[in-house]
Amino acid sequence: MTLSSSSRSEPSIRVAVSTVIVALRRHPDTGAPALWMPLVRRVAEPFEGLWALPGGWVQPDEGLEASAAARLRETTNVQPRYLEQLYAFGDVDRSPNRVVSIVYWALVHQDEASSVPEDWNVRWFLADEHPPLAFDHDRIVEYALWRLRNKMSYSRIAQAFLGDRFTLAELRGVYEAVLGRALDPANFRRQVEKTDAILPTDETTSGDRHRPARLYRSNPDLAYADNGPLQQGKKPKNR
Amino acid sequence: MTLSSSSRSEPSIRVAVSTVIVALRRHPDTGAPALWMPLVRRVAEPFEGLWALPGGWVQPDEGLEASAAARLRETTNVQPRYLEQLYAFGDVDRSPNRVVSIVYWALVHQDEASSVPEDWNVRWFLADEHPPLAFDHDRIVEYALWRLRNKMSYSRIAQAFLGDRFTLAELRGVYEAVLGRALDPANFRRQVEKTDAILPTDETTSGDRHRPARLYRSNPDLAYADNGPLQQGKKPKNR
DNA sequence: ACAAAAGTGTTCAAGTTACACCCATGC
DNA sequence: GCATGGGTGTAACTTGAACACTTTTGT
Repeated sequence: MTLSSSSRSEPSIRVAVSTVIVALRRHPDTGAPALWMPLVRRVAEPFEGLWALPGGWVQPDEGLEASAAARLRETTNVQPRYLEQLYAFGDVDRSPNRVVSIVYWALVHQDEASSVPEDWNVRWFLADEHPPLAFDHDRIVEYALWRLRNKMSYSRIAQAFLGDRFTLAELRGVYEAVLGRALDPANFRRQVEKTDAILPTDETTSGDRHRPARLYRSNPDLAYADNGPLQQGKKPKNR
Repeated sequence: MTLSSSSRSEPSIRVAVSTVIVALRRHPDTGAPALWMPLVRRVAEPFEGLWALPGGWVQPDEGLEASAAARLRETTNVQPRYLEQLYAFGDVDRSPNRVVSIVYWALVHQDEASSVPEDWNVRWFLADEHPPLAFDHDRIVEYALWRLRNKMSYSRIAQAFLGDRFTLAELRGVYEAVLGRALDPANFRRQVEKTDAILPTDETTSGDRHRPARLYRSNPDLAYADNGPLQQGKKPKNR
């Protein structure tokens, strides 16, 4: 079988999946929400001992996205709220032996983030302060963060960081953490309220020493974002 | 070598590249610029006789983008002005035998388009009126066109359709063909002129029976668009 | 002179930003 | 009461769409 009139041979190549996992947790110094990602330590050559993105090999009976989700569960025990293909890397010299890597990026919320078993092999790092990584993973992480920050402004993915119920201040905190700047609470409120991205509940917060805030939930009829050519069901919408 | 702590085996998979090639040519009925794409006829099972995207197998010593460019030259004899990775498709059931396809999309300009040898195996089709394609290529084409239309509004890729020198009316024609609606000439002029995306030359058109138009050229310091995590040299800019 | 496309000027509506101000709660 | 964040109102500014108008060529 050929895909075209090309007369070349049909060589096989090892195909891997890796995932840039991002979650929101408090910054150790400031206490404000910040981006974190779990990395795994390499236990074999090449780059033995260095930190790298979690991943593994694509099995013959697995689709790419299913494979990414499976390797993710096996290595870091998270089930992502949002999963999107980032890019396929396949330069000949990116590894000593030729590998094609299909890289995904995933968002998980805070509860999920704590299910990652922190041990010698897996550890969470501040996204902006991670150690030098194996292979070309530094560049991959940089690209994933660029895509995340970009997609924040025209999608609802911020909600994938949060739990079932959240206040507008919490949602705003996500935007501020990812975009790296403060947003006007008044204008932010109006912008998200005029869309149907989130729905108000009749619940409010309490216990803080100020006025209670209304709790909202994600509109279940809308996808967090357009995550590729598949999944034609839900249509994305701004914030 | 493993990319993670996964203990699975390291199976190999056949990896293909395909490319959605798009060029601008006159519509046979209206005469206005329209989107065309070359397709190749399959000469073997499966889907023998159906039209499909040009492509071929990734060789062990080829990077992915290099492979796409090479298969493109071999099958359709075009050298693209713009080449960007679209998506990696790898569902188990998208072909009778398991294949991972790295799909690219390319823009070529009109002169280049005419270098494609039109014969029984290769033919140009209007992008919106192509015949049913082999494999999942219908969906891939649809996604590529969506990405093209989307990227028109925040990048300069329209210029990749044009030659060395062009008028603002020609550039506007590209936008109108891709977006499918007329644009105000006055507002269009101001929007592109306030960026440094194009540079005026001191040449003008002549011979038409109306006022001559200034000729412009692409700013060579700017990339047409951000085409992925690689190529960090040129920075993209609006229009 | 006339037609047609190039190119300029102006107005109006919509959206964004900045910021003043009131509200509801815990202490 | 007072501090604090929740929530509302509004004026200034920016952006973009719509469209009237002038300019320059070929016939």
